[in-house]
Amino acid sequence: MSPRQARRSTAQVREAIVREATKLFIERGYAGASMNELNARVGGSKVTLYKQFGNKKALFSAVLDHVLEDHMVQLEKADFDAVELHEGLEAIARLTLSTVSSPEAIGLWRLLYVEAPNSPELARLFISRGPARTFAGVERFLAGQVKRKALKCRDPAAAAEYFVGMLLHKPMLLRYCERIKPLSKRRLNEISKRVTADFLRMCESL
Amino acid sequence: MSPRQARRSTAQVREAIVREATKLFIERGYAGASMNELNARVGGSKVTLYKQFGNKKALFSAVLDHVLEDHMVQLEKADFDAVELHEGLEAIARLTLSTVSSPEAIGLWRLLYVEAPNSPELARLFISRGPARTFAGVERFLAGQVKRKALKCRDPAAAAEYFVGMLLHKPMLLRYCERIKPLSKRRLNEISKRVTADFLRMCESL
DNA sequence: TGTAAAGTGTACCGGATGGTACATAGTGCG
DNA sequence: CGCACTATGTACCATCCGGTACACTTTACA
Repeated sequence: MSPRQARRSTAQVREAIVREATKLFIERGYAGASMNELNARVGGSKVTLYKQFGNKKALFSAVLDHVLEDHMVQLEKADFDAVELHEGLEAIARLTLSTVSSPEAIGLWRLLYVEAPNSPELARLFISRGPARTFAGVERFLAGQVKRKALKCRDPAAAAEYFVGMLLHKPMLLRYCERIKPLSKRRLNEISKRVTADFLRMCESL
Repeated sequence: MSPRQARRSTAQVREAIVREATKLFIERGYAGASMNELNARVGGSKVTLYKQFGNKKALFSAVLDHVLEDHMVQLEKADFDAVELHEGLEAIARLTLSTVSSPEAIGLWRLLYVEAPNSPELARLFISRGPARTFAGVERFLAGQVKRKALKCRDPAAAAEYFVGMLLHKPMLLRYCERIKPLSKRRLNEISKRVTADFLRMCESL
């Protein structure tokens, strides 16, 4: 009948909602995530929830906007150009593989796969903010190394595509479909090292 | 009040249900597919539906069993060992890429991505019946070519993994997340040709 | 201090969902 | 034929869904 809890500011509420909604969407998928349960987890009133976001779809979009932001930043701010070829590429591999293996990323991919047919614009946003930047980053790095004659490679764009494919395809398959624990740092390092070495050896002929 | 339609045999009914359920699940995902709508599409009685499959989850599993069967058969029955290296690998590439691009495959992957967290056993089944066989097939082919000295390659398993990654990673990304029309045969051929050629050139150094 | 805006709590809506009861009608087999 | 089986049609259940109405309370700010 009467509000028993202390009030939270609008910003606090919004943040709490987005945070909890992210977890819930990732846990249950879009259709499986119930606004009632979200409200129960966030606390407060369902009215607030709807005042802030309007409806479920808008909330989903807000979640996407929020989560996408953080992930690629470190990849782009890192100054890989300054370092040596092998070491730099290996670092990129580690970063990419670890990003893609994170629970958040997995949840997002899963979400996108589900929602893409209904919301192509969200899917396009996701690709351009995520994977496309990965490809571009690798290509930029490789092109830089070619320019400084550390690498011979006629087509850095294709090479980048191949590298990412060699690195991610199977691990993503296993990690996303099987219910496997996150890659240990040890294993992650191993894979990155192996693929980088193999790729560079192979790349000479490309 | 009274049954107006002609009766169908149990087998016919089961088949019709599975067929329609497959389409519906692919269209709408697991949660989005409604048993009521399925019943409406199949015709007949909801009671029959539940008599045959028990509940929604069991029906889903039946659908999976049924659809998985057809896809890999042609890959395995093809006798790639008999043909020349470049030509054979290119054929495998075409077949794999086209399989993976088919609407059915896409629907299944999407489905699996969604259901994997709730049903790890389904996910494991899917992987072992699908992608794992692709990897194994490529590896077998490469190993055969190594044995007949048509190819130098120290680690056919790794090479197979790399080849599939190079071939599928980006196309699948685009095709699954964006809402893109199926690859034209022309484009499909192009990609297969390019990747196969690049891979073989690179593979010499592996 | 007063007023507008926003958070809280609760009760509720229409509708869709997965699943069932029950009565009816064809079918296969002895 | 007669009997067991099973598909059909329909009506229905409890539950949960996304979303809203309403009354109340706390804050921000003029």
